[in-house]
Amino acid sequence: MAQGVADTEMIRRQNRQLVLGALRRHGPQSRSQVAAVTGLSNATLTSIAADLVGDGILVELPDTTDGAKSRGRPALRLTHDRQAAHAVLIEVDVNRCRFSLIDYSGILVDRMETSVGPTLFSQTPPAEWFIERIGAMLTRSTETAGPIHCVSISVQGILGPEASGLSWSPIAHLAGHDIIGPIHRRLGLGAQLFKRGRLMAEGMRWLGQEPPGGTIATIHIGSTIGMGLTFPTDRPDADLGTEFGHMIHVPGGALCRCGARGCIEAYAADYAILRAAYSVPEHTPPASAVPPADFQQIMTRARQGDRNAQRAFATAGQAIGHGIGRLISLVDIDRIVLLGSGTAAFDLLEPAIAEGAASSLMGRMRGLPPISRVADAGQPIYRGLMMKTLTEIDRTFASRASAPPARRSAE
Amino acid sequence: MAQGVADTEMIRRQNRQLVLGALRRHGPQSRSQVAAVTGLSNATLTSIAADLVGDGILVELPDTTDGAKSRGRPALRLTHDRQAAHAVLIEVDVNRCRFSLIDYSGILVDRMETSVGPTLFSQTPPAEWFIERIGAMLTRSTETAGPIHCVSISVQGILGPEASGLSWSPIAHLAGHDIIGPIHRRLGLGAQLFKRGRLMAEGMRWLGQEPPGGTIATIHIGSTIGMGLTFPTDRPDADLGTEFGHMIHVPGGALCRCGARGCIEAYAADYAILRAAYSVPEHTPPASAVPPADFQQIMTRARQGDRNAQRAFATAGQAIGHGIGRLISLVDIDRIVLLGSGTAAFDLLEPAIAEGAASSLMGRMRGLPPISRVADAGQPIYRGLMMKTLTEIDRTFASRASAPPARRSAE
DNA sequence: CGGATATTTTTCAATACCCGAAAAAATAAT
DNA sequence: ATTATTTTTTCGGGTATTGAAAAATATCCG
Repeated sequence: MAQGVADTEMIRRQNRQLVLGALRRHGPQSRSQVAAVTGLSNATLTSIAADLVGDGILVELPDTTDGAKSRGRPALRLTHDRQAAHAVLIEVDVNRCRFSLIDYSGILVDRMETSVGPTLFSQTPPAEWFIERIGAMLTRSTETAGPIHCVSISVQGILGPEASGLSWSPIAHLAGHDIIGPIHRRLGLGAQLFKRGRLMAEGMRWLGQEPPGGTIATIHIGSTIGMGLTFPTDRPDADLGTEFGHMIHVPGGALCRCGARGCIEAYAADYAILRAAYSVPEHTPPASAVPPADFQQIMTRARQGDRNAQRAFATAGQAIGHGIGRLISLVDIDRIVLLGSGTAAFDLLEPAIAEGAASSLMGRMRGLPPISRVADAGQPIYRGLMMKTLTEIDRTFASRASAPPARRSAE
Repeated sequence: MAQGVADTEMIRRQNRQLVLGALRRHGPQSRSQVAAVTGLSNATLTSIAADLVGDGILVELPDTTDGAKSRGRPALRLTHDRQAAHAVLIEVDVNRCRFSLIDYSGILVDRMETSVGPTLFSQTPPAEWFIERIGAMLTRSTETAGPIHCVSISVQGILGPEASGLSWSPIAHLAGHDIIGPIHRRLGLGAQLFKRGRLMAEGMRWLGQEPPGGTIATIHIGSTIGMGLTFPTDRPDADLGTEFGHMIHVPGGALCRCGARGCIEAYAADYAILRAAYSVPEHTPPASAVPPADFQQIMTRARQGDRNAQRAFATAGQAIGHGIGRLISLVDIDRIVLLGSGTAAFDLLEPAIAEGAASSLMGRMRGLPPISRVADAGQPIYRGLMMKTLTEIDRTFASRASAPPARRSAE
């Protein structure tokens, strides 16, 4: 309840953010349009826009091109000033790492991609390696890029205290190092770790035309199992949807890559399905990576009637279904989005998912939330990382007290 | 992000609520004290307090008794005007129902308690029965009570659409009826259903001296298993911590009162422990109620070394432990509070709880959150219901535009 | 008993913000 | 060139918060 004192400054901050948010969601717009979308008055928009342009946060687009010429004073569309800030996005994955340099409007300025071996981070501490690559990228695109505002890193695993590193990660040797600290000290940049699952969920909000209402669970099925939640209203989300894939499905059950037994992942990740399909004992250490072709083959076999393969998918589906059942026993979910390579096998998984989810009281009473699928998992992750970063910058800019408009010294 | 337009009215609303909240939390205080606690200036407090007193929401306490006489102008303590509003609180339980009439300061004005038989709500629809009892209570305490503001009802089960009724409940025949609608139509009162588990959690925040920070999970162990969450910052909480007790522990496992198989409750509720201790097959329909003496006896036997009894508690502890493990895989929990009759057996449950929780990755990496116990579950529920209701009324009053202070018509 | 001291409240002037309405600006249509 | 139309700005009014000063109201102490 104790939100803190509200004063006139907070009004402006909130309304500035409203304006920046409207432009993020609906693209460049005239002052009138923004006023209509946000509910602010035109007068207020004149004032806020003047501030934001004066502060170098927004610019007026020179082209009046919003299609057909209409009567009346032409609308001057506002948009984010690309030079106002830049950010480095880092997506760390099990086998590759991608660095993206974006400007304040979200346009990609530069990109570097490297494969990540299992020994990389045991030789070089991750922060050092990141710093070096960031440095390389910044020097090579020094002309285009203005000031760098922050570094955002997509990771998998369990965040450590202060979210300055990871206490566990499926990415070899990534855990156990302070990542944020060195970047902050050596580069003087703010940095933040984001859990991949949550970014997927965030990304889904932005990939639809309009962020849909309701609470959405985004579940990634692939070489790992991840989950993220988005809520209809933005909320401090540092504490939700953390490790769905490593929720215990069967106590003492199949061996997971994380070392625990009976995780959902140990039944539903690609390696688990492969293991089950070939009747390898479930306590066998998981394969480190599953070639897509192998997974494809299992799917084909299952569809052709191979019982072992079918059973493997059914088991995976049950694990996911029970996981969903447990999830909806704790959180009211309105919609589920599945993504990742495993969604290619949705037809094989679905019956068991439905059955598993329906076995719990909540599943029976409320029913399984509608499930939709998205093929490419990479896009939501990048989009989520980008939008989280940009809206965070927006928030910073919204709070920044606008410099007084340098009144003429006359009089 | 789109919070809505902020204007000067919102400032006042928020600050009014800040003031009302400070008085709720820290009791009657002088304007200066409230200013210090909230961070508002004294000048603002003069203004806001004048409004609230003028609106009949706050009153100045006549007694200046805050202990030792001190120098200076005596502090006039503000407090909620008891007559500003009243509310009816209803706590429905499996075997009893309690009606409480409270005033705006939270003082109990009247109370009625009735036992609830298993056939009651099959004969009279719950809303009708509530309306009748509410009417009876209001007529009998007509003099003391001012206007009734709302009716708040504590229930167990799964809320239906619009939260106007229950789609499932352990209380016989309570589910399937519209409860809110009739109360609203017939009594002209706003009414709201609250899940008991969530009220417990809310109540715990108010029973400590200071609402402690962090995310707290409150787990009730008794004839049912319930859970609620409270977060460091207030948030729209209609979607969290819903049916922990009916999360599936073992697929296809022990028969639960809800009809499903393998719920946590089917292993950890009193009936489940009894069933297990007497080696009754776990698919046997649960006893409808467990006399406290019987449960006591099982505990005694377990402590004396009875293997069956010990195993029953160990199984219960495992179920709870795995439930906690699954919970912390989805939500970052800082503290766990256990309450209910089952906490008397904490010594018997604890090892298995710890073991169960530690079997998941998150449990191993983050460790089991510290667990504290509270003996009486009734108190947190009542307190939670009361405070939820009163703060809701506060919110209403905070928004209510204060009538202009009736300036003298002179001049 | 009266002045000094201390503490709480109120008053006052300054500042910031939003909004509606009117005015200004800028263009197409006639 | 004039009119119609649409966007943007300007202006006056209303409300909030705040710090500082003033007022109010006690106790303390010689």
